[in-house]
Amino acid sequence: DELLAIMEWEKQELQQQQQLNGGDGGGLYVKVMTDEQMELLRRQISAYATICEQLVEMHKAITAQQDLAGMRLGNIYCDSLVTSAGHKITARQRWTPTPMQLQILENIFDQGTGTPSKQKIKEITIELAQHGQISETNVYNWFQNRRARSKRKQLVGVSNNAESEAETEMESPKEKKTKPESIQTHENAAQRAGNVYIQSPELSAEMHYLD
Amino acid sequence: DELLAIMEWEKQELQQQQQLNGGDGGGLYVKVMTDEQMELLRRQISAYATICEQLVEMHKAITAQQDLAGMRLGNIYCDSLVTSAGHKITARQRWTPTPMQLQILENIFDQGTGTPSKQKIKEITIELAQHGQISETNVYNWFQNRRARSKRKQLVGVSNNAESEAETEMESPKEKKTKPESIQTHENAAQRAGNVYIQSPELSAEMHYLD
DNA sequence: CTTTTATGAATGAAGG
DNA sequence: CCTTCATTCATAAAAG
Repeated sequence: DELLAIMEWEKQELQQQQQLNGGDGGGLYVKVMTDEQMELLRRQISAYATICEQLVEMHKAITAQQDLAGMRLGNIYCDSLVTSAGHKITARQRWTPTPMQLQILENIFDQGTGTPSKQKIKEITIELAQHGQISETNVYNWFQNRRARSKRKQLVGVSNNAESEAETEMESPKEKKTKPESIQTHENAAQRAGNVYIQSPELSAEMHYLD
Repeated sequence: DELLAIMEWEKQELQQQQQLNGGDGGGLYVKVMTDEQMELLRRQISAYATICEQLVEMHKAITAQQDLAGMRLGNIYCDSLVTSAGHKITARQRWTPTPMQLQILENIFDQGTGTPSKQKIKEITIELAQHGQISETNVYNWFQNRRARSKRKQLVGVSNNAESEAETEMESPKEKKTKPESIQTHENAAQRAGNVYIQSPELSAEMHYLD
């Protein structure tokens, strides 16, 4: 199957990608990729975008059919925060940015205008509110933390630049992390890569009636 | 429509990505990325994977509903494959203290000097570095976690009595009788959907007819 | 090999 | 702003 092959390839790419992130040989500021690796990455992401697009189209088509049949299911949505008994059910106590919110925030942050500025916070909050629950405090805190941690990261990078293990190259795609023997290779402190847990409340909302 | 919004965001992602890859000057053999760019990349890829997965789930559920209503769309339906082990996206490696390092850390911790203190962290790191790979961040995190978990253990000891009910958990932010084990295990399914996995077989199967 | 547990790391929020 | 805490996620290690 052609698509299956594509997906397999994507998995490989992802793992490779992680090795790049993970194999931080100490405190370097930069990662180095070959053109070929870059090209693979680009194609991988394009593939994902295409798949997402197709899936969305598919979904829309299907819901349209349901509409025609008068079987629209969207109304069954019910807020998961409240049960019929009236007491709270599992809800996140703390705000978690949705992927879209995060993207927007990062964009703003990268624009260098490191000025949170009371008024700007308000605007940003309004914009982000279109993509999920959020408050001005959340935005404010996010910028505070983002800056502080960005700064700290750089300082850490400086401190241990001298030591350097043999660069963790990634030539053998076949030999993957699943090998227990490779434990020794991850001696390098590699806490650089951030946790990624993406939540899509937008999608979750769509899917609530599925539970 | 929420899905439309998602797609917009995805396009943004792609454009950014191409900016990163972008300036293919032609002669260079390597590209250089900052850690931050790397992190962004990672997030984008994970986000794509998650969205794909969620879209597939959504589609599967909808198709199932249609089945129930006798409206099955024939060729669209794909028997859900036996969930072959989904591959995780995140493959970050993490530091593991050597027995020697652990011993030293525990000793310092038991000395009651609960204040890690920036300078002290440095010293400790230097000392521990003689017994294995380590960074200041590792030491910092270790003390943070050690303290937090030591604290939590004590609180758990107190709450032997009112254990029977499982519903009144989230109400008292102050008292925090947190039963660490049980809380996160009974989270609802929607939240677990935030985990980032690639389930390629399903995706491929569902996508088959789109070609 | 699969499931469970222990724990390193990430991060939203609060305090100063 | 910077530091600290609490909570949560993800994974190495242990248990089955």
